[in-house]
Amino acid sequence: MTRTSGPLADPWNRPDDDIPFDLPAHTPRPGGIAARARAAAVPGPARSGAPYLDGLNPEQREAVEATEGPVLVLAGAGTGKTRVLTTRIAHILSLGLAWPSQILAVTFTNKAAREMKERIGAMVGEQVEGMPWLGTFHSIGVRMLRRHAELVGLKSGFTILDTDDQIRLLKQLLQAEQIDEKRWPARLLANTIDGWKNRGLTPDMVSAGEGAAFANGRGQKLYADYQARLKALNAVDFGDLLLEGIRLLRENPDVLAEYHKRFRYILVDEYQDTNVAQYLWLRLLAQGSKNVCCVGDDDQSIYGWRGAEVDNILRFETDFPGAKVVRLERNYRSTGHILGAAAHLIAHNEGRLGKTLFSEGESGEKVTVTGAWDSQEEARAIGEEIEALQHRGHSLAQMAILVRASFQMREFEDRFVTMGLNYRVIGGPRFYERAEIRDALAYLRVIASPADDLAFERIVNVPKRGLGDAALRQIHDHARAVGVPLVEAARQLVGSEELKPKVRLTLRDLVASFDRWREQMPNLPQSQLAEIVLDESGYTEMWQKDRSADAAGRLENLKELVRSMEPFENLVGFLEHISLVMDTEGSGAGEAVSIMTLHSAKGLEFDVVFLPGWEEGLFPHQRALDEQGRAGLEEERRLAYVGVTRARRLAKVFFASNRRIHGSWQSSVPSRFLDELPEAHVEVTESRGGHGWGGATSAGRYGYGPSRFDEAQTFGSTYSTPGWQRAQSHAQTHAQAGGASRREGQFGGFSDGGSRYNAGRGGYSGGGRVIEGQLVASSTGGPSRFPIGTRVFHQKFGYGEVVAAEGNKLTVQFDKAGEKRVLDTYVEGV
DNA sequence: GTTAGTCATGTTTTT
DNA sequence: CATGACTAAC
Repeated sequence: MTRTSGPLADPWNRPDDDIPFDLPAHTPRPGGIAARARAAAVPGPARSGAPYLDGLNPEQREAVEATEGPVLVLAGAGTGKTRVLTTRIAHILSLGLAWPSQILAVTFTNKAAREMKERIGAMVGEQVEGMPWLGTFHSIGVRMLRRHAELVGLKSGFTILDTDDQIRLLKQLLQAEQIDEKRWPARLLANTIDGWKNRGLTPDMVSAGEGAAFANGRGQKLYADYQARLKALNAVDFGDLLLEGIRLLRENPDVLAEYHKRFRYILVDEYQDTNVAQYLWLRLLAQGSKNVCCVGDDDQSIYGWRGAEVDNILRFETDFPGAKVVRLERNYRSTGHILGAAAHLIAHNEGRLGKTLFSEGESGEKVTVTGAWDSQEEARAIGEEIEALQHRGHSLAQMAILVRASFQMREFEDRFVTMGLNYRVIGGPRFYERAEIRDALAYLRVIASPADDLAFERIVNVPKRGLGDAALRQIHDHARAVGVPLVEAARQLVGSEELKPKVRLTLRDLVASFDRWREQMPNLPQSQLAEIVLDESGYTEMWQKDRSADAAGRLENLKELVRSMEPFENLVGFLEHISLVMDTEGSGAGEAVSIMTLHSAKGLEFDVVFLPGWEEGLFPHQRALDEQGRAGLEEERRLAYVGVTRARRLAKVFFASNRRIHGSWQSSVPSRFLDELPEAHVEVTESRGGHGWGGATSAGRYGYGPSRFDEAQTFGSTYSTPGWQRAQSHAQTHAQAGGASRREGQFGGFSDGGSRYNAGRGGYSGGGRVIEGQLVASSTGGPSRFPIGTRVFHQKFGYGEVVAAEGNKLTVQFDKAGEKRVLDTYVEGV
């Protein structure tokens, strides 16, 4: 895995950077002061000689030039939102209105921060390096907290727990409280607490009713206990980065005043994604200069489940009196048909500020809707379209498949591997979340901060060294009795007679090893230290001995981890970096189709976008509907809108009539969103091979007229015949009796009369109709790199032996995964 | 304490 | 179906 941006280039990686608080970090540009005076006097249109302003449309320019006072930029999809943000910063800098270090620019994701930095750099050059306050809410939160840690009861070297640590900690608390973990899972508690934190609630602020929601009224106490434990561990979780930041600013007026003085301009990207805590934090800071500019699109708010409040953006004008609102509605990305389809779709939402996107480009091709018999056929159809487009000269890199849920990805991966189509999964399992990486990091954490109990616990017995529950409990008890961290407790126990001889010996070795590694820390580059640690601890060996299919991949990941440590100044710096930047920009190498979730596609664009899985229950997702009701539906619709608007030239929607969920086949109904696409911009096409969608909907689907997707002739399939439909209604009664429950009237009150979706729900679930994928790979000729009998390794399937080769396509008998056909570029010889 | 079974269980999105 | 949690035997 290659990282796209060298961490060295990123000032965020310097945990102890000490940019003077009161002085600009660099010398002023000549003319800066004069420009400043001029700007103060003449706030009107910028003078010529500002090349970065050229090419902005009037609205964009207005947003850029309205530097003073609160500004809300409502930027529809593809209207140049990022451009406005970055140009605005360049503008402020170029007028000398502020030093780079006086601008606070917050984004939501690391990727967005990186991108913004790059683009600003392209405009203003190295001045961007003087912008330490450009980053995500979280990274900026850490930066502030590190400075003033003691004011909120932390020590500056506090550790940041990720979800995994968080849950393990909560598990301990639940056990201590003797709460049944089956009934009240730690995960649920973690979510609950996160929810509170997202809303800016400290334990004492949680209302009695809400606090009672978990474990018969013990939620609030658990939350308080949890916070106490965090403090004791000198640790914070993600939510605390903001919550403690708010507390810091509220309780320390002098600190707040300092930041007010510092931040002359505040810019916020993706404002629609902010939660209450972020809003409060922002508002505190913005009270100083009042020059706050928020950019967002209420139609692209898709993180409500994570606490984002669309209300923040809807309420902006009341929150920041005198705010100027600029609408960007001129779309530069998509064709007319795509835009028209998206606009009509999103118009079904009620709670929105309302924007009308328009473009001056050509109308292009209509959005297509294609039905497939099942998800495999859907994958095959998309694969074929991709190949066809490729032959017509489209680049794979300009195509993307955007799915609702990550389980959908597998079907495509399987299919593409068989086809020999290059693909890239974006945002899949995170590098730093893999067990082996977390284990390795735990070792390093213990070395860097011996008080990191969670890390210690994680690896005391990994690899297995005979220090099991019993031994750990002893260490725990001792630690609690004496009031020291686990490692220290272990050290003391080793000196005593309390442990069993065998245990004592092993533990002594372990403690000694940690001491030794810690001594080496200052003398060795951290990557070398990591290698030594992994080696001497037996961790590497553990995986080398492991014969399971993914062991080799894990070792490879460990190597990659060591490699990725190199650019950092020291171990602490590296650990700091990874606790926040948990993303891995995929290996950008090579032409490949991107596969990703709709969520991770936000902010991206592609020539061609495939949108599979538009079925009721999947998209809109049943859970969103069940748990959030209409708000959930609207968020799902926004997600659909985000999906469609990612496309520049072609948007292709798919749905399957049958999908495998939890291993068994279930029939599905086309998504209501399909009916919400306007006919004028949409073309219904037939899936190749004639296995059209089976018409699981039909009579009875009337809400505002028959569904367009009832038209038999568009599919020319036998499944629309009266006979089939009768069979359908039979099957349906069956399905409902069989417990395929879908609550009646759950959309009651929804103006579209969603109940019609219940009517046509087909119940056909015979598993026999699986259409097996035919292997129609076209050989590229030439002798294979891997003769028959060669042992090979494949990232996904593990080790295996080549049993047949045909051009670049191999048939491999994998040790674990069985026989698969793969492209030779996906395997390596061993 | 470890391991290899079985069993059940749960499945969205993620800074 | 796949992963994880728990149980029973080494």
